[in-house]
Amino acid sequence: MTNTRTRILDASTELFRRQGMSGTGLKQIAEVAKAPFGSIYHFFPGGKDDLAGQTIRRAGGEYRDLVLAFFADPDDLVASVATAFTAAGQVLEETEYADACPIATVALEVASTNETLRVATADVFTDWIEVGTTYIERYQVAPDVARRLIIGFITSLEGAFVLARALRSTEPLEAASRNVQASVREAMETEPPER
Amino acid sequence: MTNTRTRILDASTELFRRQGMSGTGLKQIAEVAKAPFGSIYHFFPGGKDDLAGQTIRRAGGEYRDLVLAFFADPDDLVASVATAFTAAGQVLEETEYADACPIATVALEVASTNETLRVATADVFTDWIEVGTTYIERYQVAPDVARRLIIGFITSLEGAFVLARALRSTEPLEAASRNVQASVREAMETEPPER
DNA sequence: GTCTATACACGGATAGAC
DNA sequence: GTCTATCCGTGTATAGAC
Repeated sequence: MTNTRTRILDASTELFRRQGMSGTGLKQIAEVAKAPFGSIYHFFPGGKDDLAGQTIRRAGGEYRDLVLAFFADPDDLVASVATAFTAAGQVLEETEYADACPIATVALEVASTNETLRVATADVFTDWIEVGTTYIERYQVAPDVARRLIIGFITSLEGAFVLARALRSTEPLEAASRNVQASVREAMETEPPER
Repeated sequence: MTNTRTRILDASTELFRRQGMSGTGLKQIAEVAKAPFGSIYHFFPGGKDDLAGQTIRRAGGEYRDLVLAFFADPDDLVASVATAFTAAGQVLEETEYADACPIATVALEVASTNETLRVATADVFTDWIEVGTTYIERYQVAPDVARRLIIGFITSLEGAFVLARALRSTEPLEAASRNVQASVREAMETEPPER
């Protein structure tokens, strides 16, 4: 049995991912975590926002490792992209379209309502972009192009999750995958004119 | 002064877009709408879910018209895409990154928690895709390619909104725009091999 | 059709026994 | 450090006067 603090974070991560933050009560988190209600305030004295901030940062870090693992060996970037999207689709199908990005729902909820939590989500995305850029550079891509490609990859994945979860279909993931692949191919050949 | 029912829907649309559905109370909606609380149940007897369903469908229809207007004259598809993303970025900057897609936050919130509302969001996205496909076809694109391109466009836009709102930057919109443009260019030349 | 008052459950938060 | 009881505000929903 893991410790109480970890179980609470596991529970909040899962519930935030499926229901969002304002749709999830602290009592429900305690219940799912099999932890006494008071433990939440013992480990997270700042209450719900405190817990949410740590949930965002921890889940964000783990999800980054999960996704960027597909770019581990710098062989064929187009193939890496395709594999990443296919894997994401498989997870969605296996979890009845519940397990997509763990912070996207919360990110949209807090973007205009809670500045400290908005910054927490921004820090996560910034981290993904910065670390992701170094990964893409290893495929022999210039830094600014690598940055643009990883941002395009993340945005495509996030957007595809929105449509896929609503439609209960992996078709958006396939279309998004194609977009990113095309962008990579184009960048690999020669940079197209600025628009 | 518009009628009460319309003001209520206007208020719920704006609040859902910025705070999500579970983060918005009916009392707050009545307040913003300058409507008596009881009017909500007068016009939406099914309560919050009733109001949410109608909010999703109305806002979804309006936003479709707003976005697809950029594909009105079938000239240069790449240019149309670029203009659409640029315009979306301007709206974000003008509204302090609040006015993005009016249904995305709600879509993620209800995807795994409320089946009837999930279907409402799915109906909206399906409508965007179907109508959008007919728009893209007018650029001399085969139906299946047109469908893939409009899905790729919508997913890129939605994903870029997630990152842009969190980061308070339009950089994700630019990267997403490039992805879609590359995909369009590639489709216009000759179809690349299946992946 | 407009508006107020209120019932009842659930939300976050806290106190304090053990 | 664990766990329960409880406070108080807010949330949804309803009743009913006007």
